[in-house]
Amino acid sequence: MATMTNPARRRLKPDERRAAMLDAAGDVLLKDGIGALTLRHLALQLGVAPGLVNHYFPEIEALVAEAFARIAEGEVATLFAAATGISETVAPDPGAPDPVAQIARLVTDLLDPQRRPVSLLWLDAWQASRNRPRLRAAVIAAMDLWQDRLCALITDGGFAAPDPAAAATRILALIDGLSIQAVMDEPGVQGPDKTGHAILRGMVIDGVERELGIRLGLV
Amino acid sequence: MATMTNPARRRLKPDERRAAMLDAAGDVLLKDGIGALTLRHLALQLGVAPGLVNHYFPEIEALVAEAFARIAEGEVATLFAAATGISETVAPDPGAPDPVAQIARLVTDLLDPQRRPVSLLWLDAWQASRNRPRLRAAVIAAMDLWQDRLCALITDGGFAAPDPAAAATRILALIDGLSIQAVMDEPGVQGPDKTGHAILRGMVIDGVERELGIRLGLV
DNA sequence: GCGCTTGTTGTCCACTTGATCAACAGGCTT
DNA sequence: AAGCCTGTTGATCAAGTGGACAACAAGCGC
Repeated sequence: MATMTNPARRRLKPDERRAAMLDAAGDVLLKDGIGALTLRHLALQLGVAPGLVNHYFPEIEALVAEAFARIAEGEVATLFAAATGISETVAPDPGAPDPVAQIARLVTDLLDPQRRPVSLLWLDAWQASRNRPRLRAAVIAAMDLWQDRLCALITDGGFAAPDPAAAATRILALIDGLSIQAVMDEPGVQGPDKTGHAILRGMVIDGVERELGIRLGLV
Repeated sequence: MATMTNPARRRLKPDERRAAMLDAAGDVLLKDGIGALTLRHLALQLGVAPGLVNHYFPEIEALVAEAFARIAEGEVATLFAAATGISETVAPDPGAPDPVAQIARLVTDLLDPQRRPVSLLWLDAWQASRNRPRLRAAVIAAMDLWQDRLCALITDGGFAAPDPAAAATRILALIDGLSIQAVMDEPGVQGPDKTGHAILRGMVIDGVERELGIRLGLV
């Protein structure tokens, strides 16, 4: 529904069209992966001629990189906003949950099964960025963003982590690694689903608690 | 040139040719990734007509899956043999290195920068297996193999891990996640190389020690 | 209202992929 | 040494890719 074939092929302003393309590209990325983000596929989704995509994005790679960056940065913003409380107020009032609750919320949201498409996209991006410099730059930037934000959360929280940056890196690595296992285990309905959601969740929680020297109040 | 008639274009027996193809396919996988394992590329490497590859592997996917399985299983066998085999350290009893040394050796080998191509292949395989059932099966089997072997090592070692299986999963996830960061950070010469080999190594060691309640004698 | 800028179209190109197949020839059997 | 089984060839197919292009037309300024 984000991109229904436009029966009335309007003539949009450049930035409108460009934005529409980025939106559609994001949908394609999350739904079908980087490999499916082709000129014709995107044009079809937009109800538009293939050449038009090329007109706005002379190089497909730029489109991929930009669409990925959009999704990744949006995710970071959303998740950290939810964890730290929507208000950006500097005052430590009711608006600011206690540090442990912030971490707990962040971990909970990160492990939400609905985030699965994003995990798949990350996996896709890591691999595809091998041969695509612009995408690689976007991926590295997004990873650094995650690292910085989480590190700040840990530092500000005053946890008993000797090296907040290293703790953040390890936590993210743990989540990434376990997400891969979850991704691999899921769609194949064969097997006992060894790394089901609950177990995966428990593992991340254990790791985080061990890393930060706290007890998250999570089940 | 393209098919410079192999000076020695011998006529091999079916199983010889098949084995040669799997070997060459493995080389391609480690050197250029799954995406480079095409009929023509492989045929060129072998000095053989493209159709011949298709003759032995009617579906390319089967070739990919089999070549990957070969590499992955070979790696597991090699690394665990080195870890549990005749001790190269100062362990007094030749036949059985002490458990901590086994883990230390395994971790050391796993973090060897020379293993980088294998990390890239794994990353590639995780992503590519999304649309390739046979490769997916091989990947899952290899992951299970890693899990089982490491879990056995932990269990037999009698470490203070409440849940050996979970500990193994978390350790592998940590290594995978950190390997991804290493892979992403390396080739781009920009930046201060935040997750350089030494730092990465330290993080894995810390994580393993925390997971198993031991001190590896590693620097 | 007309005219022109420019968003948009649809087709075309060169290239790569996996796969097929008749024809060729290597080398073991007789 | 002859003959045949079969490993091997190389041309060819259809599909799909990113990219380039002249021509069309929508909508704004005059």
